[in-house]
Amino acid sequence: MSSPSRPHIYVDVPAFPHGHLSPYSAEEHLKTLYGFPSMPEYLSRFDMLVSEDTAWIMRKTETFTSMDRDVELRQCKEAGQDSVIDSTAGHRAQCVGLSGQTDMEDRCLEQVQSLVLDEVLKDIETACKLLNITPDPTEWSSGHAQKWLLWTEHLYRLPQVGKAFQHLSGSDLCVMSEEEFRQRCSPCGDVLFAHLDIWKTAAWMKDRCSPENNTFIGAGTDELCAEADSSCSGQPIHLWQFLRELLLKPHNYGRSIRWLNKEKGIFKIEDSAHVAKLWGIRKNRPAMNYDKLSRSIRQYYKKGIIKKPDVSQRLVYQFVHPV
DNA sequence: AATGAGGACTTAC
DNA sequence: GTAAGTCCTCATT
Repeated sequence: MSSPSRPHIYVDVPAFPHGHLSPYSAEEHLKTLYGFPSMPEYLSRFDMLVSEDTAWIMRKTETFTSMDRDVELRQCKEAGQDSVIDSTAGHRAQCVGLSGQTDMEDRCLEQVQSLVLDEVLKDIETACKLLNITPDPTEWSSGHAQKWLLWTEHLYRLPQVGKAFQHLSGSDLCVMSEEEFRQRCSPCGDVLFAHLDIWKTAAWMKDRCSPENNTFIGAGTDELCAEADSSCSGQPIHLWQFLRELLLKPHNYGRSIRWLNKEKGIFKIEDSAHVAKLWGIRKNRPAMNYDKLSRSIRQYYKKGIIKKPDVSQRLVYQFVHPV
């Protein structure tokens, strides 16, 4: 169970598992998270889709942020919600007296939540492809767990602490409390815990959506399950595929590599050392660097997969066959 | 000092 | 055999 000292935004996924609270931490905590995907960050992806709802839920989450978790949970219970969507329940508790609008607002909230969950699952799916691991952390070997730790600490530019968790399997990590994470790694244990919490939750969702017990799945969840279910099968990946996957997720990897012209397939490696490090983690090559990675890219010239753009620029390459 | 082009050899699958 | 990884030289930015 999470420590109450970490405030949470209740953007959670419908009915959280084993008492999990939303993995999304509150604003003040986010300041220390170096790119940890915040609720506003996820929401900003839906601005075009649901701008009004987004504006509304943004205000709501700000309110929740400032609320004490225990108070909110108490309010939930008083409002007669127990195994509930926390934020909705909290919202209900807050909106006593506004019952006329509540149902509609709840639907908006659930809609946005489901979009957020969708994004989370897509992010995990991508990470699985990039890392060559399964979505369910409990299935990870110590090697997989180590890979995930390394990846996470590089991606979010955390202090390097992988060694603190050496020889632990995924299930070992999953049974550890936030406090144990902190003890093993004082600077960022709670951040790692929060990230793992997202994965645990997603895996739990997937399990919950399995065909045998799909009776109480609400509408809209089906596609989310499909997302979670889609195989993150671990096959050898080519460097150019790896780069493409990174480019598909500007939100997560845009600081390292981004499109200059997506239509023409022109991209720029913004942080060569970082991209090389990520590639090295994927391939289990700790000594990988940009020198070697770029040599591999150059091999693509002859194969007609990647070339230098017509106007050659440093760290800029072009896919010969943009999709 | 970092990046870029390629040769030559090795390694992993 | 293929796709990279490693190492290296020399050129360019």
